Amino acid sequence: MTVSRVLRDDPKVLPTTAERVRAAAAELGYRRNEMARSLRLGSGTGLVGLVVTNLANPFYSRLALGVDAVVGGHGLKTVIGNTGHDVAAERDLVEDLVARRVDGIIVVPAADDQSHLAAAAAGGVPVVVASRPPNGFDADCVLVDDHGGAHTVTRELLAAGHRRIGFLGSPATVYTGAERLRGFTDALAEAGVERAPQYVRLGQQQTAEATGAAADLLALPEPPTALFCANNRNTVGAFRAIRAAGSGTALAGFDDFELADVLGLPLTIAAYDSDELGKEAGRLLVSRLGERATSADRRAAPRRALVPTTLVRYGQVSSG
Amino acid sequence: MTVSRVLRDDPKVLPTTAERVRAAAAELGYRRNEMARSLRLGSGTGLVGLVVTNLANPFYSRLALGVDAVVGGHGLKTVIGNTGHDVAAERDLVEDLVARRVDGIIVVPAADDQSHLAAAAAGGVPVVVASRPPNGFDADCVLVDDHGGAHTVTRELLAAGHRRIGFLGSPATVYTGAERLRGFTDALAEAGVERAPQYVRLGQQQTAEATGAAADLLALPEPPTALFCANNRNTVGAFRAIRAAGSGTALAGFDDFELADVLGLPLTIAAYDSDELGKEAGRLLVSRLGERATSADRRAAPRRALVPTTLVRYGQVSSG
DNA sequence: CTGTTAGCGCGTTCAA
DNA sequence: TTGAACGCGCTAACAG
Repeated sequence: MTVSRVLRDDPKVLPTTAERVRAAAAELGYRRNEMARSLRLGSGTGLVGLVVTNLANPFYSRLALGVDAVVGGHGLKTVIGNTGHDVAAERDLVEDLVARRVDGIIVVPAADDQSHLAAAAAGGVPVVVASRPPNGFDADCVLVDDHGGAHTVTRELLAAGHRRIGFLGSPATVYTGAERLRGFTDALAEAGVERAPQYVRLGQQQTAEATGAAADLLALPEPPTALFCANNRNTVGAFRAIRAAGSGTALAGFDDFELADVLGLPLTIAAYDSDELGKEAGRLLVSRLGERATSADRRAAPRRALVPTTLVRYGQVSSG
Repeated sequence: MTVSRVLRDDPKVLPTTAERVRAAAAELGYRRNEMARSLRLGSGTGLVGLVVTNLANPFYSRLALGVDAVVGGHGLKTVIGNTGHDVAAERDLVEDLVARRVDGIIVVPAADDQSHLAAAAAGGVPVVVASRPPNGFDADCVLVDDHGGAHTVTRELLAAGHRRIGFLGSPATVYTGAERLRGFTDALAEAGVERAPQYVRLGQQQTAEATGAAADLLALPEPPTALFCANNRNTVGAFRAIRAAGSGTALAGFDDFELADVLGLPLTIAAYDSDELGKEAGRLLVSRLGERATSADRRAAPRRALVPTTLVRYGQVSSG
């Protein structure tokens, strides 16, 4: 039909006819089927898949906004999937996105098993891994400076005189958690301080669990004079424990959060911009899509981006 | 081809052949194209569009999870779009979703102009409006008990003896803001208290602006002894102002938020579950899709769901 | 049980 | 400038 030309702004059509078509389309509420269009064109669907573990966490929703802002600027739309930390859900989600012929996928893997991502990447779908490195296959990825941030914050505590420092973090199997623990440990080692195993608690994911773990540390015969929390769930939980104990324990953490400044406690935070993390992931993906469009030669080497952390001080670190 | 039957689990195929097909598919990483499939079948795309104003707000991300949980249980996937309170963006987003042939749309309108929603609904796409009522057309919708929640909280303040109560809220053009102001005003009227115009500040959307507005009220010759904030942005902002002024002003608000319990201030909140709001919206949409599938007779009357609020007390309301 | 025909809505190519 | 034919990947209906 001629309508196809009109809706595609093909100049080879009489203005008179074009106007008549537009009028009729408006009258009937006609819209061309973008799905059929992409099918015929062989071009992508204009869809980008984004898979995260927990959208309710502002960290991930801001990441999603960052992704959407960048890919949206390139005429792409974002399909968000939530896994709830469930690997099986993540696998289904990724396979479904591939079956829907998304142009690319950005994913924050829920666990070490990334075989479905490897399969998708092998199938020719551009994959960008965010917040953790790809495991078992090559892909672009964007990471936070987990080690550096934890290292800097820990040095801050050491400089304030603390020697007995507790650590609350994610399970060791989570990349970010492991890296932050490594940064913490390295800083201690550089200061000649030994890491005491009884001061390290890993695995608590919710604030309630974190409160319990922190309370345990504070109840030790020789309690830590400061706590370093590897994520904001633990920081909030530890805050409650310190407050309940009425102790003067100093607090430091990873990930900023609202109202951190009014807790009435010395608090040092390694903050970073999750929006920027998403934007960078989007940029990597868009760039990859671009090179795919131009030349079909062997793909460039995987790129790796690093999002820096900033040191934020609320109150002052009391000396221990 | 026979592969079509195999991948669709059509029993009319030899197990031998089926297995051979599956093996080849696995080898080649073949996946059937779901887009082409839905095109041929004429059935929907299995996609649900969700349009919100600000995904970075945990309120909306939880709403999104609620929607996804419900529609996901029915084999549907959620495409999330963010408008940033921009009506033009909302219009583009909705039109694009319609062009992509989503099976239905759930939207939190950014403003009163919902003509694009009316167009979509008229075009036969099921629309569910969340958090605000539809304007200018008929559609299912799910609302929060804005009036009731504000009314209850205000009565709480009145019962504690407060008579000079300030109000910080959204612009009057936002439905939720208007309803909450109405609940506030009605409660005052029932107690025989006159609403003082100088105690009402509308329009501040960010915490910083809210802090300024609250500071203004506290600086009045006869300052309010309590503040009612119609959303959590204003509550957080007002908290900072009260804290800075060192006044004993009581605080009450709409929307719960993390750390509300540790602010060291009497705080009463009308809380509600935005996850449930999303779930209910999802249920309305799924139900609408179901009836569309069964009979094509004239559509049922628009349904309207109401999500209740719960009163939460942090600390105690000091008497004024 | 398997292959063939036809067509979902669109765009490209080639004639008219 | 417009229309007819063909095919994108898939499947319902009918052969074989």
